[in-house]
Amino acid sequence: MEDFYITTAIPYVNARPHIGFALECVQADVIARHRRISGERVYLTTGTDENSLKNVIAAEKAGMKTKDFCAANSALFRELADRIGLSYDAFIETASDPDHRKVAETLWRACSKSGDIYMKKYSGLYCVGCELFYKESELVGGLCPEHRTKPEIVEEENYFFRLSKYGGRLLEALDKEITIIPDSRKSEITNFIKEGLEDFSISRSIKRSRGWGIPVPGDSSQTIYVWFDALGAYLSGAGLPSDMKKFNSLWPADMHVIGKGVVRFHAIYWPAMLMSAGIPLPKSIFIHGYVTVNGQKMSKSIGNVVDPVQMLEKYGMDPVRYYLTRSISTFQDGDFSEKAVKEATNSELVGNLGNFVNRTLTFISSVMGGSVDEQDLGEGKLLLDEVYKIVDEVERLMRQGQLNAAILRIMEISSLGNRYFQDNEPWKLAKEDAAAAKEVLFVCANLCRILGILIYPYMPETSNRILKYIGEEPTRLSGAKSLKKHFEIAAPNILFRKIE
RNA sequence: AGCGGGGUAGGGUAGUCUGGAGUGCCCGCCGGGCUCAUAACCCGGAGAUCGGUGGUUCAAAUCCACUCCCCGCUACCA
Repeated sequence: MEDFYITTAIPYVNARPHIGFALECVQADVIARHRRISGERVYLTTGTDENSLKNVIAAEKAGMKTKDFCAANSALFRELADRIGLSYDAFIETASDPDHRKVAETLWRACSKSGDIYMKKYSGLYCVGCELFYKESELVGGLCPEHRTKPEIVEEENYFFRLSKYGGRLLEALDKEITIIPDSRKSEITNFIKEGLEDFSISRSIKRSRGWGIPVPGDSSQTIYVWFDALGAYLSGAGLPSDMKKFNSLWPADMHVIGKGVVRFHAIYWPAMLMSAGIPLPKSIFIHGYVTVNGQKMSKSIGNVVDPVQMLEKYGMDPVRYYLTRSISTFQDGDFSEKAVKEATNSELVGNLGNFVNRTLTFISSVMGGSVDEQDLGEGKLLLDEVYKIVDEVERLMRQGQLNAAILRIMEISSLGNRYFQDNEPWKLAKEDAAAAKEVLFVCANLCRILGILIYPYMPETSNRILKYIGEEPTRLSGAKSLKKHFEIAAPNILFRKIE
């Protein structure tokens, strides 16, 4: 059996999770579940990024110890992952996971051994009040945005990673080893590399990091820069270093699912670090867009931050998962609004999918005596052939990561079913031509079964319910194109409730 | 400023690489049908100078040039 190792990014925990991470969870999970029902052995890692100075500051503001603050917020991310149905196998909290700390140290030592880590003086604009370095672009009128004071130029010695050495090898790797999904992002990355890479700082003084984070091996006056340690979570999630058997079967990762804002770290820094450490490179990087809210960028100052857990409570897991994959384009930015969630749920889940399944199963249970058997197929055969083509098309789209296009195609099956049901009027046939009515319902029951299988990655709860109603065994994608010959059906409950 | 992405009916998208009647999908709107089904489903319709200008071509949403608007990244910041 083939292993498929997939990761989400690990968000940092200075605030509550927002709808953007929910999108990432759903996308990664749809891919993971699709692979699972394709017969692959899937392993999914997620977690939280905690060793950041920003967390120290946020904790201070909240009047908490950094450690407690991270643990509390991390629990919120875990809650979101659970509630949205993310089927993860490992959840790495970078501040408290002992394996993770070892991985960060190992990675450091390996890069150091390759001669890629060296000390360099760095000078920057430092605000004494914040105890932070600022970039010129972050200042407001040349002043610290927080304290309204002029920052001073301060010099500090840090460790640097010799990124400049890896430009050529990175370009080669992006050409041969690492698939960037979607393809359009690849040119963005290669252009950046071609412009020339500079070495980057991978440590902070203890003073600047306020003692939070993982100490540099062999130099307790410095802390490992958060990115250098965070990316290692993909390794620790796979079992490094405590379970090498697992690690060797999982690594290299098959796919990192990330947001467009962190492309550089994943597509440039990370592969370079791995090359330096002599570790194989991830096979693909899947890059999604950002979620806007009512057309606006999410921001605390606008006050439009959407709490995904609240949305899940209000609308349910599957409708939220459906909306995030159906209405938000997979690779571009997309908009979230409750109005749109409501419309998509009512017209597509209730009106199209839910209604088709319901009218079919209800009809079989109330008019056909609760069962239907294989029939000689006339026109129904044509419909099934058309649907089988869609099944193939969906599989092709899923393999390409076109999650949005695939769910649209899946929903077409339900539309076709509704039209077929309507055109053939089995409620009339039942009185005039029992065999013809049986054929129609036999076809529709099989369409329900195909739908139940195909929607599994997107809406696992609904999928399980449909398959249970029709007495189908656990989901296997390979069974989607064969007919189930006999159905025993009890009166079903409706799949989706209308949102008023 | 540089690099990248986007601008297609009221909203959202596909189509652009490999030009060929504005062709499709989802929602919304208007009209009709049907009644098995959650006022659901089915059919029909209105609605677009395909951001703008200029060019190549028998033919441009699609190719080329210029231009306007939106978004992201620009490195020690997740």
